[in-house]
Amino acid sequence: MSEAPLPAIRSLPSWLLGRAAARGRALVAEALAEHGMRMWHHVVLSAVRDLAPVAQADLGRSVGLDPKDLVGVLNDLQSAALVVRAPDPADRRKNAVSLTDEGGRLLARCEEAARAANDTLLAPLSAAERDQFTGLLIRISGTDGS
Amino acid sequence: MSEAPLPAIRSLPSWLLGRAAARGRALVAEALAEHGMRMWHHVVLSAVRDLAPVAQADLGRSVGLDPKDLVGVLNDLQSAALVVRAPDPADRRKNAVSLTDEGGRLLARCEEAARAANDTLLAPLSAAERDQFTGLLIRISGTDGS
DNA sequence: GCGAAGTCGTGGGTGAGTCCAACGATTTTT
DNA sequence: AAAAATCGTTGGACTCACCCACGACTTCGC
Repeated sequence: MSEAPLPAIRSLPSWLLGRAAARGRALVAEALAEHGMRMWHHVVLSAVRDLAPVAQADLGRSVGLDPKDLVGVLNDLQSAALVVRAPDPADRRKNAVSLTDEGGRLLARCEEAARAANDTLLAPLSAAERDQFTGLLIRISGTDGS
Repeated sequence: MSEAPLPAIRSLPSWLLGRAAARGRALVAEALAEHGMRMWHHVVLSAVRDLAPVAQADLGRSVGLDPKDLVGVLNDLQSAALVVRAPDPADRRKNAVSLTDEGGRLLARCEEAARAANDTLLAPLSAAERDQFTGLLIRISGTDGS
């Protein structure tokens, strides 16, 4: 009693991509939830570490997040003492966002959790296939560094 | 003038998958919009063709769509004279959904549009790489035809 | 026959996620 | 000094997916 005879739409890369992305998102979200974090919290926290003291606007642009939503994420992160917002003395419009020690430690745990989730996601593939797949994915996602 | 040196998160398959899926979804949605269709409309229309006269509940289960949302989609499709809902004589609880000639013609055009959008999505890849990528994707998405 | 239980189609409502418009405060430009 | 631009923030609109409840109908048990 197999399912429907594989409708045409489900073999389209766009459909498969959606399914695989949903699976990956669910796995990562679940892994991060164990540390009380959500997707954007992790992304923003990671970007804060990489970009040192950074203004919110630059932060939002670099991760592709709406400034509106960034406010909420930073409020949560600051409430948890993971980041600090200090007024920039050079430009008092800006809020210089920095990472706290606690934020760095939690970020490390989250990165490990995200890495494990990705391993689960790619479990059906061999090591060589994973590299291959990631390479193809980079070219398709439009996230090349050019 | 490249971006930041590729923060760690953006090289994770889950992130790339999300980006690629978003790109694919946008391309397909744009292609379908030119025919006045949206994602689920296309999916449902295709499923109706494959499953012949089918009850709405079965239809919803086979495409993984909430019955509630299916009502709206079918209303739109019926308003456009693409499908017809006829009461099933054998079980008058059911609405036997069937495809009209007009629905079949539009579906063909939508499938062509979706195929073209997928070609655009996979444009950076060679033909061999596309097959390879699709194969890997099937194993990851968990949508194997078993 | 006749009522209880289950299914089908439909409506309403909730919650998360994304995006756009606008405002006060502050800086830069003219 | 006046005008334009930028920053952080707030509000609201919109989509999408999920769950609950109701009437209509069929099937099962008496």
